[in-house]
Amino acid sequence: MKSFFTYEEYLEKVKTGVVTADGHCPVTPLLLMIQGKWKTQILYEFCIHDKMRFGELKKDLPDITNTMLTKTLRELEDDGLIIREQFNEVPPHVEYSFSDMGRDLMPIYYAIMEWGFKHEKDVSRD
Amino acid sequence: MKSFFTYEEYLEKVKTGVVTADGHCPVTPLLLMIQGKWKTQILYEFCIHDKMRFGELKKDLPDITNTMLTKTLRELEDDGLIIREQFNEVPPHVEYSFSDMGRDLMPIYYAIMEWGFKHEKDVSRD
DNA sequence: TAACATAGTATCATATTGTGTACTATAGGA
DNA sequence: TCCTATAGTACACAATATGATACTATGTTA
Repeated sequence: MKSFFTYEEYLEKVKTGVVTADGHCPVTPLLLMIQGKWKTQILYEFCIHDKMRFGELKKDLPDITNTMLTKTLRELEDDGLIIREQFNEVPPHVEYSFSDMGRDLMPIYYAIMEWGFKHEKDVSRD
Repeated sequence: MKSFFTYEEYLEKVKTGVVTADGHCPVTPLLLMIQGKWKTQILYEFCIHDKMRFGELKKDLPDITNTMLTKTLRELEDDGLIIREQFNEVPPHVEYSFSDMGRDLMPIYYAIMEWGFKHEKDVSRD
């Protein structure tokens, strides 16, 4: 993955006001998208599996309700992170998968995992 | 930053059940820590500034209330991401800064920024 | 004595999220 | 005709997160 800016360049832009914390922040939009009880768990499923059906997701996340699974999938779709494909066969079914934009989240998950493994011992939450 | 596992190794562990999505997930604990309206905005401040006082944070985040600033700082402190140092001078003041664990979030922010810059045009949220 | 600067608390109200339960729609097969 | 499998929807309620407003505590300086 090629970066458009180095981190140092980015900080320079912040200091000089070209990128402001309250203006076009490159961090906030995504963090809004992945906010919510089930968002990251569902996205994580797409890191592991290529395509997932509604029922498969329910099986992997046994505690999620229909309501929340539907709502979360719709939001992820509206934000452009996943794609919904409907197959009008018998019985009809639906397949969800990462969009290109969603797949680009994987380096972020990877960075989070590195952090997670490094600080496993120090973390009180689970 | 050196990684303990490659992403491929990690996926292998998931497949073989050594790391399970519902067991010790290396992603979820952190995502719980940075969940909430103000968390990432405050952590972002510590990416840019070494030490911050209560009042300085309030000035940079004009819309945050005392209640939420206090609550969020306490949670970040309890989770071990930031450190609170109290100075009993006149007038007494307090300095907040990243812990080592908190500073290690910067590569994650960097990964998110890369995503943000790459998909700036495709993102409807702001 | 009262005002200033620091960093908060306390209390209640509102807004946002999440849950539980029951229900819908489709078409083929027993 | 009713059961199966798919993938949901509808609606009321509960829980959690956030906001608004006013107040506290400390020692120094005017």
